[in-house]
Amino acid sequence: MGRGRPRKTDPDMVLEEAMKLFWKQGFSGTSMSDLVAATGMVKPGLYSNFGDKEALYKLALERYIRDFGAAWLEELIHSPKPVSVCFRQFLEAAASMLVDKSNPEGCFLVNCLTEGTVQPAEIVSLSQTFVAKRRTAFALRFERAEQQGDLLPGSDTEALADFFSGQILSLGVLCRAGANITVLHRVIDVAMMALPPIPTAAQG
Amino acid sequence: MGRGRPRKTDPDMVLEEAMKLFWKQGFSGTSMSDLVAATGMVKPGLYSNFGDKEALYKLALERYIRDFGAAWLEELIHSPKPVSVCFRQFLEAAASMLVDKSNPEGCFLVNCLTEGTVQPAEIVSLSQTFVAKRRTAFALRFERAEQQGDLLPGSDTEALADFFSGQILSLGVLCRAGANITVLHRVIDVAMMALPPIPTAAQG
DNA sequence: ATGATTAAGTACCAATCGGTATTTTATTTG
DNA sequence: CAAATAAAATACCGATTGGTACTTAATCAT
Repeated sequence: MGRGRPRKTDPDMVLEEAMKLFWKQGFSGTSMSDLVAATGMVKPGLYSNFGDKEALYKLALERYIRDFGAAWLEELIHSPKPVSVCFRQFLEAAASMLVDKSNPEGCFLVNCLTEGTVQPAEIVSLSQTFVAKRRTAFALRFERAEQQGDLLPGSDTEALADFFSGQILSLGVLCRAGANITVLHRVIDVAMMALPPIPTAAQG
Repeated sequence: MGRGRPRKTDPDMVLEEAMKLFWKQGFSGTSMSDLVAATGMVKPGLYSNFGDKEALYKLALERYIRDFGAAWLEELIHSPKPVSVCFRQFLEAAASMLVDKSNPEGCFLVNCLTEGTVQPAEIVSLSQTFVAKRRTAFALRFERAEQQGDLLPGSDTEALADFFSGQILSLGVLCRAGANITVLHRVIDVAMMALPPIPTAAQG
């Protein structure tokens, strides 16, 4: 296939490893030398394949959002299940991913949001944009639920969207605070009180 | 008073400024030169007054916990007000602090938890310890409420403690995600559904 | 005034930072 | 086999990192 010297390392694997390292250590906490050691790709290789450190970080975050965020969102939006079931499953899927030992602890997106003014501004706005997009998707789902009689009458769909947006972010922090899956499940149980069952047609 | 050359800068003020810079930029994102520029204290002065960078960071975090965490906790624990009022006030006090423009955006504690494995291990455990202590205080408060008939019978006090522990952490992340005080208030409104009003003596 | 004391200020250290120019090595094509 | 190609590998760049030795300046006690 390719004409020159064959690659020692697959760039896709390199990006995967880079993502995990940034996820674990943050932007300013991860040096190019760290990335060389973790990926097995030599430094000029990283630059020729991905650009500079900032570009690589951005690619890593985009990959994270694609792999761990966007897919579930599609399902939540279009699922015919009751809205309370949808959100419970959404939160529980997030929880089990966050404590999965094959990934770094916590949520890369949360880390990006909290790392501070040092990291590239584009990263912060990329993170904020995704959080906002997810929140909007939540709001649309709640509006649909309201129209379908799947939500307690008088519910504030915007407030619910904000709440669940915060709820999923909180799981990522709790995880780094030392919470295990049991704790996360308890948190989700309480959070679901925000979506109480619909009273059926008046009784007695 | 002191015998030698008078200080140019009050070490307490220096620590205050250092805290705000670490709060804004994180540990690995803040260099000693940044600290010199922000505090006005010359570099050898920082070392002789506070020790190395790690020691200064630890002092900054302890100060943050003392000033922005521990005091409110005492009040929540001993307040005679209804438990739902206590927690609403607690969350709202946190929210207004988090968006206060005279402080860096977000929560220093959350930032410490999410910065990653690069920062000193002692900092992570210090943060985790405080979060655990706060959670325990919440649990005790809920137990007291239960004994006083101030909580819905059958409530899981441990789960409620975990939930509110996560809730206050989520405010810090939401803040960095771009949420304003209005959004935070909406989140709190929904979160308070976890503490529904106690039904008074059976009617009809 | 003269030491003693204490902090400010300057200059510097080796190590590491992000980033690049250049050379070497392995492959495909002719 | 030789030219062309493309990636690996080495070596290096100036700047910045955390940290320190040393000098200068300003105060108090004698």
